[in-house]
Amino acid sequence: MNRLEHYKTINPSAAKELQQELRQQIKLEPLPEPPKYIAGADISFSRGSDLMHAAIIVLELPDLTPVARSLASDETSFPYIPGLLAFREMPVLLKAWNQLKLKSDVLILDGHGVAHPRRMGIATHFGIEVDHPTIGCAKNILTGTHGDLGIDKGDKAYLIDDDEKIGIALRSRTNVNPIYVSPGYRCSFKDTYNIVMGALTKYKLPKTSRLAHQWANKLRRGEAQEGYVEF
DNA sequence: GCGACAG
DNA sequence: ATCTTGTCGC
Repeated sequence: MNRLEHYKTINPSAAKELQQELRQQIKLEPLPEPPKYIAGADISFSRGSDLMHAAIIVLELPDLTPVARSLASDETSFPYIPGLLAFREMPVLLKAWNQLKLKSDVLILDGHGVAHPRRMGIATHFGIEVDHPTIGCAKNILTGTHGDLGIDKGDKAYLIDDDEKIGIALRSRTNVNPIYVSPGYRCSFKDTYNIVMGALTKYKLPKTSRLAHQWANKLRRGEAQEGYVEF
């Protein structure tokens, strides 16, 4: 049984053990060079359905111009359990990733990176799985606390858990609640902040997340087809 | 035991 | 995440 199939049959208890093992492989280092391409990944599904729809969209820097997309659908067999999101969404994400021809320099996923009870959020887990730089971008905190941060776009406060820096509460838009970003794999905190800042436009979420969300929804509603396309 | 809890 | 319309505030 390969690793992907393992994720579909694993139980919550074993999933936690696997996270503790994979934790040893976490590497948070600066990107080798300034990124030219960044990508965003997101999932969409209908209430009560196990059919998951994934979208990965690639943008070119510094203008954030869309250059490619990969859409894929797949059945999930793992329920949503806080802390074990990767086991539910990884299979369909890997399917979309594998058919992606133009791999970006870094991938931003919806959810956390190391800002996780065992430092193994979906962005970290996915990064280790495909050995590619990743960043986690979440709308809510899973674990950790942070102090006050200014109200202006770009203001930040570190997310702390058990006296450890695990992420950044980031004001992505003036006067709007912060988003929570954290390194996933092979990416530093500084790169995480700079890359997400560079992906922000006039909205709360980075353009990568917004477009991936839109395309995943189009796929779910039958307004787009599975497959890889370059613009 | 109680409350918290990515998507 | 998804189900859903209008509405309050910067």
